[in-house]
Amino acid sequence: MIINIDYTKRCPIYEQIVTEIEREITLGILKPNAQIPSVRTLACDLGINPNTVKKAYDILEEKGLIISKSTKGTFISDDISKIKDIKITELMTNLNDIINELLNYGLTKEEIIKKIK
Amino acid sequence: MIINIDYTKRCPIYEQIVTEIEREITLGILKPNAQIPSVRTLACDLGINPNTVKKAYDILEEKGLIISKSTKGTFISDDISKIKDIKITELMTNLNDIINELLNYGLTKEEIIKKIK
DNA sequence: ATAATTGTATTATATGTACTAATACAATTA
DNA sequence: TAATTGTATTAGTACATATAATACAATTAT
Repeated sequence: MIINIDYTKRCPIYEQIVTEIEREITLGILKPNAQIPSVRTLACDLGINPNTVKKAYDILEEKGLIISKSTKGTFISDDISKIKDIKITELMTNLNDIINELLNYGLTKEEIIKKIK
Repeated sequence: MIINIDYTKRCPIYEQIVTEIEREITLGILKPNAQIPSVRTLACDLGINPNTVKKAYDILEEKGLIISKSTKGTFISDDISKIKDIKITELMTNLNDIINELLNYGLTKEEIIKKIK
């Protein structure tokens, strides 16, 4: 698993890890029950501290997206059905906000749609 | 000038002030050469420290959007022509990113446009 | 003339978040 | 037996943010 950490972002590393793994799950890159790198391995690959990876994994487990098994490893949950809808809803909300702001600036719906194409 | 500070946001207070004043300028609410509240007044109104307002004003002055005159007050710049285009370009970039992500999730261009309407 | 207001500036302090460092333990696997 | 796993703890560092408490000079209002 290769995650590009962007140190210039305000977004903390552990959150970038969460977002990327969520993304790979929803896009089907990471499949249910698949094993993901151990805390130490990923930390080493990314050149960061294991605690930082552990924090990301804790959040993902809290969300029900991964399951950590002692001495076994960490795995994608077997039920990831909800996450995709949640993600799309999030994106649609952001889309809405931006479009409303563009409308405030005087652009018309047609102009926006034209630029999307 | 009423600015709603959202303390739950990751975005710092001074940046929320910058964003809101930029917004009011581009939307024509704050007009060129208009006087805006003093550092102390705004700080008092918002219930925050004057230094925080000062920081926001410094950034806005650095951007050329406001001008601070010693012992006189702080005023909107007389030339604010560029800022609107900059803001719209920013929004269009964000719009693009979100749409690309939605396309990744399997939505079609037509579905997205339909939801916009 | 006096008091209040303006922008400006400085120093010190507090706080929260992020991240790292250095370990340690128990259980499983090679 | 050695290596790997998740888990956990404690301590420390670094940074950004925000506040507190002042101070100064110039202008404005009373």
